[in-house]
Amino acid sequence: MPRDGAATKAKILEVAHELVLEYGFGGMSVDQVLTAAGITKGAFFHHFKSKIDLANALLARYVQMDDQLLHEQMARAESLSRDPLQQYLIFVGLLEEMSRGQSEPPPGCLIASYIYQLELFSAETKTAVISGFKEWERVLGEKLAAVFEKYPPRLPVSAKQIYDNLLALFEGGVILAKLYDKGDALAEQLGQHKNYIELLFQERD
Amino acid sequence: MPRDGAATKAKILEVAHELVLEYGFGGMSVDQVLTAAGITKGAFFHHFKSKIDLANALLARYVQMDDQLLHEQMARAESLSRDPLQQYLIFVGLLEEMSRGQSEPPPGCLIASYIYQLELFSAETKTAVISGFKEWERVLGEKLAAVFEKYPPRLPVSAKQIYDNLLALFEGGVILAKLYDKGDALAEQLGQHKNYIELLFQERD
DNA sequence: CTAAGCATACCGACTGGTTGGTATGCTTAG
DNA sequence: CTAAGCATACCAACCAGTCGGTATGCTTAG
Repeated sequence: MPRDGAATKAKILEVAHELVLEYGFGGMSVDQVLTAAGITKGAFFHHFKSKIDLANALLARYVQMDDQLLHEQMARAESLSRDPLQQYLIFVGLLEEMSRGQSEPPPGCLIASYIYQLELFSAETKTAVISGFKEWERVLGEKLAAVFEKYPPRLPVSAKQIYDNLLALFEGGVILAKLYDKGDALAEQLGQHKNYIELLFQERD
Repeated sequence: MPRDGAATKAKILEVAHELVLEYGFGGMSVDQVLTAAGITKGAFFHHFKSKIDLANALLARYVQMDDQLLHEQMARAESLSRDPLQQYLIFVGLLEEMSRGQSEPPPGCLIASYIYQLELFSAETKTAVISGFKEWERVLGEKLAAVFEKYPPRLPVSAKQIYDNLLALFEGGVILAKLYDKGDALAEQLGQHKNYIELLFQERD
């Protein structure tokens, strides 16, 4: 057994992430993490100075992976069309494609999980939760501003409302996927968002 | 001090409901409930045989209140128009009206909270969580079926997808309201759903 | 009317197990 | 040798739940 601290830490984060989505942070014990990761108390507290420290690390990891997904898929979308509206629709379509038909891993948003147990956390963690989607807001806000400049919406809506619509459908779609135990539920709602955007910016005939 | 067991039980349910939305069920201790309700262990375990029993009672209470809201507002909507599409839009509008500008009590859906800690619960509780929206699905499914019979949608969507869209926007909107600490976020997304429905069933000119 | 009998409502000390966290020392790679 | 990585043993605080007991008020027999 080689001694690779980074691998152990990664393993802890991986299993803890799943456990938080199943039991909630408050309902998950450190001992559960130890068992699932196949390690002992010593190893855990060598890598994390407290359970709260684990919570922060999990959140930071999640936000980072999430932002990476955003940038990757937006870059793909931008290379597939020159029109901002099409880029936005392709971006949402790529997210839809990714989430369709996948039941593994069981879905869940760490930020939503934390939001429903916010009082367990310290002020800094709360702040991190609240600003977890900042990058999405920035990138999609800019993209939608470009859309609005080029196309007039058929109803009076703001870019912020549309971004929030995507975000809400994402969070709600995840909950539906868990409720129905059917990964497609999220993809379906991303599809509805695409429908809405299409209808909203469709030219009148 | 009069002896009113029902009042004590109601008080426990009320404060426990709030605590669950703030700490999560697993992160909330019975002692916290005792303090918040101003009672003692004896009183609590007189009314609930276990903490899990409280979880079930909270869920049953929530679903019942939720169903009542559904029936009340749908009855209002049905008395305000004869057209199924208008009834549906009015219904959503009434929900929007109710949620706008209210920051008290802090928002939250007990079903969403439970879904994010599902493994804490027994099989029966899980079943109750999953079927928590059954009545909404039935009532809105019927209403939307009537809409589809009368109006052709401009895009190929199903009644189930539309009902899920409302549900997802509700759950997502609640999460946004918590994230932004702004009660209007939910109302705004219900407004977007109305927009979507309007555009979807609008006659071509 | 009255008092015995009893059920409901509640109190708070207590218990055994679990919690997050610590102290200490062994192992192993460099 | 050194230090990072990790295991074991342990601790105090807290957890859900129990239990013996008390207070209150309703029912009913005399």
